[in-house]
Amino acid sequence: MKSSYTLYQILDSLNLLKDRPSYWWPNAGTFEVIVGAVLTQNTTWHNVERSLDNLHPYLTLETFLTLNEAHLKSYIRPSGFYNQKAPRLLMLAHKIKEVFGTFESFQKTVTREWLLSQKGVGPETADSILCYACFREEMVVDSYTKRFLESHGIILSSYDAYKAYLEEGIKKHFKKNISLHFARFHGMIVEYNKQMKQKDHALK
DNA sequence: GGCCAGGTGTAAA
DNA sequence: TTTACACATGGC
Repeated sequence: MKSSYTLYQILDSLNLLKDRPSYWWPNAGTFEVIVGAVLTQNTTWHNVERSLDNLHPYLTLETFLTLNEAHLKSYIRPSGFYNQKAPRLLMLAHKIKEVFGTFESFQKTVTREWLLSQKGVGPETADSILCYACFREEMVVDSYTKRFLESHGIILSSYDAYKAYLEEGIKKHFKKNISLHFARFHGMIVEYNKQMKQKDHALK
C-alpha cells in the first residue's frame, strides 16, 4: 500500500518543518556517536544516557581504547546486552584505530560497506554513524521512522526500501546540505513519535 | 508483574 | 531466503 501523499506533505501537515534542531543526535560529529549508536540497539535512549554518563572520561577514540572489557561492561550495564555490546564496541574501536589511525581519518574515509562488515554493526547502526558521526548523506531508518511511515499508509518491505523512499523524498525538496536535511527529518520523526507517546500517556 | 525499547547475529527450516 | 531466538536493563 502506498500513500497518496508525499513525505514532505505528511510532515508539512503535521507542522513539523519549522524550527527543528539540525544534527539532533547529541554531540554529533564525535566518537561518542559511535558508542551511542551501538548502545541504543533495542534499548531506550534514556538508558543509553546513563551508560554514556558512566563513560564520560572515555568518550574519545584514544581514551576509549584504554578500557578493558570488564570495566566497559560495568559502565554500560544500564543500557542492557552488555555482554554482547562491550566486546563488539571494543573490537570496533580497535579496528578503527588499526585501519584509519584516527577518528578524524575514519570520518573522512570510512565506507558503509566497511561498517556493515563489523560485528555488531547492522544497517541502522551503520547509517547512524555515517549520518551523525561523519555527516554523510545517509538516512537512518529506525523503528520510530518505520512506525511513522506505516501509520501514514506507507508500508515497505525492507530497510533499504524505507531508506530509499526517504532519501528520494527528501532530495526532491532540497538540493544543498542533503546530509543535514536527512538528519533533520530523522529528528523530526523521532520527536513527533515521542510527543505522540506523551499524549497517549496523558490520556490514560 | 508483564511488556517494551532509536537491533544484530546465529541457527534452523 | 525467511523465521525464531538470545541478548538484559529500566520505565511504565
